[in-house]
Amino acid sequence: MDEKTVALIFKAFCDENRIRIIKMLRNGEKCACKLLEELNVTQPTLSHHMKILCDSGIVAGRKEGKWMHYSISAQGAKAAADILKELTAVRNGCENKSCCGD
Amino acid sequence: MDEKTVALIFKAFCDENRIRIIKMLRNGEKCACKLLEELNVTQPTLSHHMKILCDSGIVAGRKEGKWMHYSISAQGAKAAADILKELTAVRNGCENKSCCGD
DNA sequence: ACAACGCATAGATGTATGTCAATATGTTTG
DNA sequence: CAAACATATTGACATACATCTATGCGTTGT
Repeated sequence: MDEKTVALIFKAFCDENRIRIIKMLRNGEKCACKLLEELNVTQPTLSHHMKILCDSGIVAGRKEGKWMHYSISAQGAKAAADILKELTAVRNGCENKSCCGD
Repeated sequence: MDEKTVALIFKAFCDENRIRIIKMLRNGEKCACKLLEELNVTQPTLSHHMKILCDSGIVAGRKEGKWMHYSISAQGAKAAADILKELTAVRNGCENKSCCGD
C-alpha cells in the first residue's frame, strides 16, 4: 500500500462536509437529493464531495434511474480500518529505539 | 465529536510525507534529525508536518535537551481507530432506507 | 420528440496547504 | 559569554482544494 493511495483513502475524513455526509449515511442508503437537503452546499459541491468519497472506497454509489443512491461501503470501511491499524501498530522487534543522544 | 476535530485527526493521514513519517515511527521513537535524513524535505518542512501530526494526537513529541523525539501515540491511534469505527458503523435501527424513488 | 428533472462536468475564484529560504529560539559546550 | 547545534517560526510562493455559477448529459413522463 503506497502513500498516495493511503492519502486518497483518508481524504474522505479530512473535510467537515464529507464527515457530515458519512454520518448521514450511517442511517442507511440515501439519495443525493436527500443529502443535498441537509447540507448547506450547492448541488455541484455535493457531487464533488461524493466523487471523493467514492474514490476513497468509503462510500458506494448505486444509480437507479435518474437518482443516485449512496451508502457506506462495509468493505471500504474495513479496508480503511485495517490500514489505520497497520500504520499505527508499533513493531516490537524494534531496531534502534532512539538516536542522536544516547 | 464534532466534524472539525475529526478532520483535524485524520489530516495526519492525508499527506504522503506524513504517512512516510508515521511508517518510520512504527519502528520506535525517532528524533527529528533522523526523520530528516530519510525524507527529502527541508528541516522547516519536517517541523511543519510534525506539528500537524502532534496536533492530531497520532504522534507524541518528547523534548530531550536540544533534540526532539517523536513516537506514535498508542492512545491517539486508538482514538482515531475508535472514531473511524463509529463513523462507518451502519446503524441497524434504521429509519428510512431510501428516498425519492420508492 | 420535447420538457422537466437529477446529477455530473467545466470554468472561475478565494482559501488552505506544502514547500523553501531566512531567521529566531532554545540548548549544550568551550 | 560566545559559538555551535537542533528545532521552531516567519514570510513568500506555487499548488491543491472547496465552493460557486453555468452548462452538459442521461432519464422520465407527457
